[in-house]
Amino acid sequence: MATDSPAARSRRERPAKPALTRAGIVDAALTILRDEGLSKVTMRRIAAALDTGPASLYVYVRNTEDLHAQILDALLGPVVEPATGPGGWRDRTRAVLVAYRDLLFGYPELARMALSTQPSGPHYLTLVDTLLGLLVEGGASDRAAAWGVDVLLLQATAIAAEHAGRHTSDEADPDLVRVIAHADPQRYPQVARLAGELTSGDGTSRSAWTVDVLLDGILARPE
Amino acid sequence: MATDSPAARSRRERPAKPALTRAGIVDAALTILRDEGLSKVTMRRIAAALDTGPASLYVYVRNTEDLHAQILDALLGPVVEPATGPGGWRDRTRAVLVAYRDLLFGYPELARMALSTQPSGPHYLTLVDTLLGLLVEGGASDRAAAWGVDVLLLQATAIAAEHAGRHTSDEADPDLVRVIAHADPQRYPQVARLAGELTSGDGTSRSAWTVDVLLDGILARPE
DNA sequence: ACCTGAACACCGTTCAAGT
DNA sequence: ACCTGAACACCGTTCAAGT
Repeated sequence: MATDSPAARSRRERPAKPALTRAGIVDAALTILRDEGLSKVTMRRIAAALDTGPASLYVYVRNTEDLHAQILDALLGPVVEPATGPGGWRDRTRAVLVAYRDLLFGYPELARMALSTQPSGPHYLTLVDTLLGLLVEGGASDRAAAWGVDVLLLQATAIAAEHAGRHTSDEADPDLVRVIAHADPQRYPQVARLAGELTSGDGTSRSAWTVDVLLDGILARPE
Repeated sequence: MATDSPAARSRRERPAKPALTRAGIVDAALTILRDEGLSKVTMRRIAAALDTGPASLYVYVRNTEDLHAQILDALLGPVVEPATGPGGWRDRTRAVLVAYRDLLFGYPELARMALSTQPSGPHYLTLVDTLLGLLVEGGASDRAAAWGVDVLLLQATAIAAEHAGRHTSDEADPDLVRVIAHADPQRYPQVARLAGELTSGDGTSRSAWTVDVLLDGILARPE
């Protein structure tokens, strides 16, 4: 029996073929991101998932950078939720930054992208607005709050970006640990002496240490 | 006259054909980096410059990541020079960090790379050793010096990485400035109120501000 | 051991031609 | 206006075959 039209067959095999819209494209991209990582979120791969050719996407998306920016902002929604939770401004600030960092840890390749493409979507603006409010509540000057939010977000993004290619563990890079452990005490006296401290601590305690360094420094700035 | 062997002709046309060694490959890569940017530093492009095929490079270089790490360390040599200059520890620390940041500003794509591939070459170790010495001289605890060096270098690297794709100017991203200027005061009250501060300052003054925030924070950490 | 041609399995983007 | 096939100009890496 050859009564099936190609369209009917396609409908049965892909019952939920997403619409070819900007939102549909971002949705398809998010699915591929979750399943296969950012390196597979390519124009050609998305087009294949949407059952079309790569050229079709350019009606809705300017280029790959534009697409990646859309993806990040779509994921950024829940990050500000801890800001309305319990605790003082400092605890809530820490919680928002941890949520942001944890999101990027889940998609470390997005963190690298966020460094090269300045985010400016609605969810990102909400995140900036929330952190500004928290720093001002904590007593920061307007300038310290404005510049400080930048530094705090950059630090969190960079830490996540660092873990993009590497090990999934929370420990220090084993390659670096080896190099530090074998550093020549003549050439690198401080590295040799402080080898233990240099590789001490897990990601969580170092992150917490860094956030406290930054918050104290920001609040201490004179107007 | 067809007395020229291909080898003789090639010798005349490319009198300084670099040797096919690890160092020769890195040299060729550095030339392409300076002239055409990191995106053109590809296995195929380097192979062409060395008058061979891409497969030949794999005798000396494990993969692209390995090659990029070699390139960065080769550039890192002069960065520590300000450490032996005049001034107190804080001035010299600032000068080393500025030299490191300026190098990466010149090759911002290398900064992005340094985030995904932890550097561990001899010049990088010298840089770490130097900064450790300076922080200890400034009175930091062993732990604060060790963890602090990491944060200082990460911050400088991230700032440089941010400027990779974007504008070459020292000002804020014009796209972001526009978005902030038009932010809805109902949805984003803090962003609207602090729009001026958010986009104030050039890269240099923000960097200096950030380094001071970090140095003060690092020195203030309890043991 | 070192070097290479050719192939494999991909990319982003453009554009003329269709609907 | 939207969509597409086909092409252009590339990638990294592998591998069998040569020297």
